[in-house]
Amino acid sequence: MPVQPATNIFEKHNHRRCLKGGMDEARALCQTQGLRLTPVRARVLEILLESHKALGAYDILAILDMDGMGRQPPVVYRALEFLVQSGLVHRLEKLNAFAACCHQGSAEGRGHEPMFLICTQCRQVAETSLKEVEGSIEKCAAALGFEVQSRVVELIGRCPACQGGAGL
Amino acid sequence: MPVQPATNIFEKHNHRRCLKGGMDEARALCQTQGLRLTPVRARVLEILLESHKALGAYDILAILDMDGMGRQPPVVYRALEFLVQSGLVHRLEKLNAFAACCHQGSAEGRGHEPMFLICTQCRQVAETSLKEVEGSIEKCAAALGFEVQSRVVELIGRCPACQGGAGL
DNA sequence: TCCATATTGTTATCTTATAACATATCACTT
DNA sequence: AAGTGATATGTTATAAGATAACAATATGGA
Repeated sequence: MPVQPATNIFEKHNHRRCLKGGMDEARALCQTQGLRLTPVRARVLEILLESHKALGAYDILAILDMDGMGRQPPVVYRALEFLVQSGLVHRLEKLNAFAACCHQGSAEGRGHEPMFLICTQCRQVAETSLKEVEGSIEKCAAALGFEVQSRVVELIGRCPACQGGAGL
Repeated sequence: MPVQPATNIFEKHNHRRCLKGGMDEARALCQTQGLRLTPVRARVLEILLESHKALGAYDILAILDMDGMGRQPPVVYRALEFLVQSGLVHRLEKLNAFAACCHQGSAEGRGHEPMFLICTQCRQVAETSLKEVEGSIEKCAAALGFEVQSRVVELIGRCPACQGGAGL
């Protein structure tokens, strides 16, 4: 699997590669980890990969319903739980929403804990490494004797494309 | 108003001072800003100041109800909105819950954007400055051309007191 | 084929949050 | 003191997000 630099999704990019690459990666991951990428799970991932936007569980469910793949909340929540646990999808706490992981094949692969940059206007979500921030975070935590298990870092603002127009 | 160092709430401390100091500060703030600390607002703040724990809106509402101060969700949500906007209370995105700001009189006063340390076991929430982390955060954002409007930084883990016992 | 396990279908319910509108209170002017 | 506009509260209803529980089915290995 070729290792490529992380895509800056705010720049013009070959989005087909995000979609295809994401699906290929998911299949490969499930293969090696003995996980099952069932039709519903694959479709949910695909829906999320189709844009870099954060989607709510019920938005996804509506699409599944149109596809005839289920209309009850547990259908989508179970698929999302699987995808989040495998690192293929991330949960955005600030939005109560989900976005596909777009770091396939990059140096910061799955299992990483990213920082998110969330555009309030277009809802696009970029993902970047927490590595550079992590040191100072751990230092603060250590100073208080706190044992860090996981981190939520989400920046709310405007992406380059949305900065021109009217403010939100 | 005396400026005192920020309290480490994970250490033994004079909690009465947190409560009294918090209320005094709130009254002073509202005085100078022309805001109204009405009975419901004051009571919600007091409920949150009584511990350093994160409480859900409906937890708070149940207490208000026992006090005979209202039983409908908008009562508590409106009070919380006011308190969050004035910087007296913070919202914890990861928990969909709220905690009183405990930086009264400290150098990093109100209006700051803190980092939160949330204990999964006892639900206590400590607050510390984002100052030291902010630089590296802004750098990442700038590299992507992203305009940051606000930040969510929440560390999930175990506070010193909860580290001894069984893991969660 | 049979079994244990993992997955999906379905119903019901729970938690969190807000819209909308009526009523009351406050703070200021006359 | 009465009027007035803005702010705050009371109340009903409902939206939005999430999960518990159990029945039915599919899957992969013995």
